[in-house]
Amino acid sequence: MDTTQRTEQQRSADRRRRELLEAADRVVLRDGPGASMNAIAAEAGITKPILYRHFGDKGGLYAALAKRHTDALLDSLRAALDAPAGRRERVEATLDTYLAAIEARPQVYRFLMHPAEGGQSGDQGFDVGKHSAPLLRRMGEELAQVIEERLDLGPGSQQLARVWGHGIVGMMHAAGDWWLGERPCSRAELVRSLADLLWGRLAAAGDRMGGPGF
Amino acid sequence: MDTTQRTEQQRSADRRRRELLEAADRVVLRDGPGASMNAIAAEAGITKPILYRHFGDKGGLYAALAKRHTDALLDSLRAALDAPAGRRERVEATLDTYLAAIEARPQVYRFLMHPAEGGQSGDQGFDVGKHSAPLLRRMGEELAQVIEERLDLGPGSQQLARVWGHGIVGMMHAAGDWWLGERPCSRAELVRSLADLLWGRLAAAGDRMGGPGF
DNA sequence: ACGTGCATGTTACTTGCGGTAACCGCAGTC
DNA sequence: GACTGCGGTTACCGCAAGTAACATGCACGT
Repeated sequence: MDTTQRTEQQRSADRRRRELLEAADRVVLRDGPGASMNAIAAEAGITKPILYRHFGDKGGLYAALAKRHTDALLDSLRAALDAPAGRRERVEATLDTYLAAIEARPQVYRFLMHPAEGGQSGDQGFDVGKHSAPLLRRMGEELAQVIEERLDLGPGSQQLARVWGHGIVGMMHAAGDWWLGERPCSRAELVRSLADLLWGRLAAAGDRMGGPGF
Repeated sequence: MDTTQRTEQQRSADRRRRELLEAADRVVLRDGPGASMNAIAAEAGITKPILYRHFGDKGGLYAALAKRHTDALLDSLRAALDAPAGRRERVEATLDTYLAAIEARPQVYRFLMHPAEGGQSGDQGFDVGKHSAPLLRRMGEELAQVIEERLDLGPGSQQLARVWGHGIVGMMHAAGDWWLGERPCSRAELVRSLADLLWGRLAAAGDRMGGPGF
């Protein structure tokens, strides 16, 4: 009785929460990050305090919102990363999956990469680390795990894998961000260029003038 | 007369501007980004409207502030990049210079990486590209230029160099950000790991289990 | 049947920010 | 001595985050 009651209410609350999140999604995707709580509440057909009851503060709402998209993106990345294929193919597939995602829905991308939005309240003490978007951190950690369990890197492999995980993710992110803004080439070309970089072409390339002494 | 007067006033204005910038610097380094204009004005011993007269709006002030630090960092990076040494040494020196800088003054780093702060006004139309911090873009472009004029990359070298420039900068940034937050290893180890990544160790590493078929 | 919780929703407020308008006082000039 | 330009101020506007206090409806115990 008591339990069924509780679950019933919980269910209703969860449904409501999901509805609110979808409304928030629509607004954020339309108005960009920095959409006001009032606007979101209006889109959901209610008023501000309800949002605050459900999500605590704006950060909470945004975190919940980001989690949905982040989880979805990470799922597709995992699929590409785990495909039964050679290493180079898997790397290219993963890069392409990420780039296709940010290309298809740039507003979502922009929202996810935003560190903390306004952040004027509660930002005290400015945690100097962890300034990056949570998405980047999570992608880095997941990639690190895959690298470490798939590759034989000798001693210190765990630390190396983590450095590489975050490094590669950062490379992908920065290149993707730049590419999305300037569109200097096709997605396939970008994927190929990045894979080439990871495959050591930087070290293998010849000097343009004189010997390596200069 | 008129000109000397003008220059006199200009000089005074420039000196004032520099003083204001230094005060702003102190506040931002103390309170983190999101420091209020009121606080900055108070630190400078004046009031808000003067700041607005000098810098237009908060974005202007922050841009001026960021430019100083960005220029300084880019100068030292250029020095490391242009040192008379082998390619690997130059890469390691550059990585180390960047990491040393963010390690020495993490607050400056955090400030510089902040895309647009509040950005609630004038952020309309959300430019989907160019979301990155200007510092990252500038570093990427500079590195691209160095790569392109130093390395022989065959056809399409310019585009390849730009992709690599932004990609490498992103790698450095993300790894540095993560490292700064968790401090999982020494700076030298991090530099070495990243250089190894760029030198193709990812491609060269052996599989951990079974053949490449799985 | 009837009050009692309790979740849901509202209006109306406070605080603090970015940004601006309008006013002050003091140099120098004619 | 009135006039103008410049550094400076107070006092305000608009707006967004967040909160307090009040209303409403629906299931329950007795």
